[in-house]
Amino acid sequence: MNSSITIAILDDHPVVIEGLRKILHTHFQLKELLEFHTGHDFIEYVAKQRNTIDVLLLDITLPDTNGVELCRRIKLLSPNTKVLGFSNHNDRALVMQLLANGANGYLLKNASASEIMRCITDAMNGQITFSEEIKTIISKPSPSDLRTVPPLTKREQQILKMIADGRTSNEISAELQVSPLTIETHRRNLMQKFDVKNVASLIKTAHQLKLLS
Amino acid sequence: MNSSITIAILDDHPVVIEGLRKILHTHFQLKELLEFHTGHDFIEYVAKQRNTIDVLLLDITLPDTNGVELCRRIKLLSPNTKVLGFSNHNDRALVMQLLANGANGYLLKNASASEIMRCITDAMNGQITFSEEIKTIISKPSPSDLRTVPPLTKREQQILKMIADGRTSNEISAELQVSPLTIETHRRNLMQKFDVKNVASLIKTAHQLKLLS
DNA sequence: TTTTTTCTAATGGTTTTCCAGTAGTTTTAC
DNA sequence: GTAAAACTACTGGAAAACCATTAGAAAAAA
Repeated sequence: MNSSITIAILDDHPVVIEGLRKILHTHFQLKELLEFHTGHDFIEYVAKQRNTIDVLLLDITLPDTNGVELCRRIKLLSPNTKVLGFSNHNDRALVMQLLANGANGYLLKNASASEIMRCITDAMNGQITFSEEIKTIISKPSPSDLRTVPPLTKREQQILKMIADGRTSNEISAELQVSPLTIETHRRNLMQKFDVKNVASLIKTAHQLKLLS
Repeated sequence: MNSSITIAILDDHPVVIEGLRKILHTHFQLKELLEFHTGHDFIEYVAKQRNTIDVLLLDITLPDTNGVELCRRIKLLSPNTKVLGFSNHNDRALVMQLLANGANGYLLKNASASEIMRCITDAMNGQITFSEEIKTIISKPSPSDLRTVPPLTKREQQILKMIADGRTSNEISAELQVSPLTIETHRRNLMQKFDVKNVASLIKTAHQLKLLS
């Protein structure tokens, strides 16, 4: 199918690595299949051996690094390496961010073997490529996409957590020894920052942005 | 190591299944290795073939079902099957919920091959078992853990999502073509089931139990 | 030290949620 | 075909959230 290529996997899940190894070996003629478990390991390797890897399957949630930032650094060091995000998050904003940082595509971990093969081939041909489920997600533009994560003050973070715990403004004000009106103001400021119109979506959004446990 | 056993995998990630297959086949003497991709498929099978599966590796986030509720139903149908949660979520509450609903243990997907083997062996021996990372998480106790997951009706799930999207009862009622009062009732029933007293904690709890995206 | 940000607080009103209980109709399960 | 569950809808009232705007004091950053 292809001339011999070099693929790298960066993932901290032994099961996933094992599964990918099987799939890649049976469907591609591999020159080499490299495995890394931490962002640090990979950066170290690629800093020495630049542009030797054709395709990288990059897990986004790694123990030591944030995948988006990692992607940016990888592309700086080794621009010819095609980087494919490979993760469970079907979050439009995340995909966009990754692309903005140089990624060549994005696959969900529930992708089938044939999808994985197709994406790798696409990437080798210089295309930006996605697994099926991601295609549908990114095709419908959502308004609240380019919303940067609003920086919250400490007080706001504190109150956000208390709201999420189901406490009312009055209860919170009693606990923090301030006026209920103050809490109301914080609450409204929070909703403004997140561009939502009630607590329900406030809590949901905060959760999605990993601001709550 | 063991006498011949039957293991089932319920997961919608081809890569994970492939990886598990490899690991399990090389380390266990398997009578059979069954694979399922949806909760529905598995329930259908286990309703006919009860207690024939020794160990089930159960992914918690499946396309069609919520894993905790699924676990409960599986244990009702086939109590001798050891159910091991197998997921990415290192959330204490989720693990507790799963145990409260009959699970025999919980593994993170980043578990090593040896950890997976140990957990399966433990479970076969009747022990409750966890992968290393989970052990540390569950060792620090937190209150309000052992609530059983309330089974939600389809309508309730639908309305829960709409509430989380920030829609008011009036907006929801308009969209679903029912009386606002009906939505209020659903809303109250939801809060009762989750034992919370306002939407903020409703959404938070639902999120923790993986009932929302 | 000056400027900016954060935290605090208020007015005054509208909308929505929250609470408790009841009950008819429709759908699902045995 | 009957029983159970789910969905629907109501009354009526209290509590809380939501809206828009302004502004002084404290803390942090320039």
